Amino acid sequence: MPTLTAAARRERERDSYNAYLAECPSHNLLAQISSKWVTLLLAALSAGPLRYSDLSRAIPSVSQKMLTQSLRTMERDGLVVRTVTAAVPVRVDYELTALGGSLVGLMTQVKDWAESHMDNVYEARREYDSRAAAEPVATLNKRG
Amino acid sequence: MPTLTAAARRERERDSYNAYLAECPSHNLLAQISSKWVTLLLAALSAGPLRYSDLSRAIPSVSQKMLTQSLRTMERDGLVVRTVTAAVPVRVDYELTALGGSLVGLMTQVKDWAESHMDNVYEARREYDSRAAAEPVATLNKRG
DNA sequence: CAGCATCCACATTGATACTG
DNA sequence: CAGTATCAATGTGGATGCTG
Repeated sequence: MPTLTAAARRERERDSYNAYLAECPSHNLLAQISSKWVTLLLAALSAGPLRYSDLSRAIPSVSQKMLTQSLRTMERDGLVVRTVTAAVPVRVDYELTALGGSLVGLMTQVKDWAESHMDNVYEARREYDSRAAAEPVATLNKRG
Repeated sequence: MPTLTAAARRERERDSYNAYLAECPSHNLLAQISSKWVTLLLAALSAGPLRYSDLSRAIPSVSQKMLTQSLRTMERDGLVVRTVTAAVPVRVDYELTALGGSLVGLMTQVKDWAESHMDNVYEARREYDSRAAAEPVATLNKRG
């Protein structure tokens, strides 16, 4: 019976590891800010509050669905505040919280790192790709 | 004919914006490190070189597919080096490069931020959720 | 204006089976 | 041991149409 047990044990290991991952704060944060739209929204709002339509115009590539959805999660996570002004056409403003502001600060760090190291990455890619193209025979891969 | 033109213009705006985004270094990097597996692999390798099977055991939740795939991209981007030792059962080691090491450093920054601010996020969520639960009538949402 | 609901296309990932 | 190849499930995001 050990055959089955081994598989079962692996599965349990995975589950617990996944559970652990789900709780990891830094991992959560990373997932959070790494969303394309969250990043862009934080950047757009860093200059000051904006209306829904302003954001829509500031980031032309976002669909209302993702715009709304992203703003909701950000609001829920305390990164932005949503202010509704009851008028004839309703007016909704979004503004960074202090927490959101500090996240922008972190993203700036990331940005700086990226800009100072991206050359290395690009060159590494070029090298890797040229090596791959010049590959002797190898195990008969795609390009065969 | 302006009706069509407006839509077309929006589309073009999006395309160019998307093209811009695709080139943005910090955005690329963010996408890179925010991959679940890349993060975990960097962390696992930060202590020193490991073999393929070691990594597999260190991160029980990863499938060979994603393990290999992630390692390949990381290798291509110059974050790790792959060393094959021709023996009877082949031996392959993975090791962080200097570039990979500095990325680990960045991730540490992110981790620190996350750990020091995650409480705020969690509390914001609790508040938001309780407010949502106490919602007066609203526009007849899910929980209706 | 600001948003929600629905349907759908596509990319990402996981499970499985096989190989040098 | 260290992968490759393939298929199926899943989720994420986009387009569209409608509302207060």
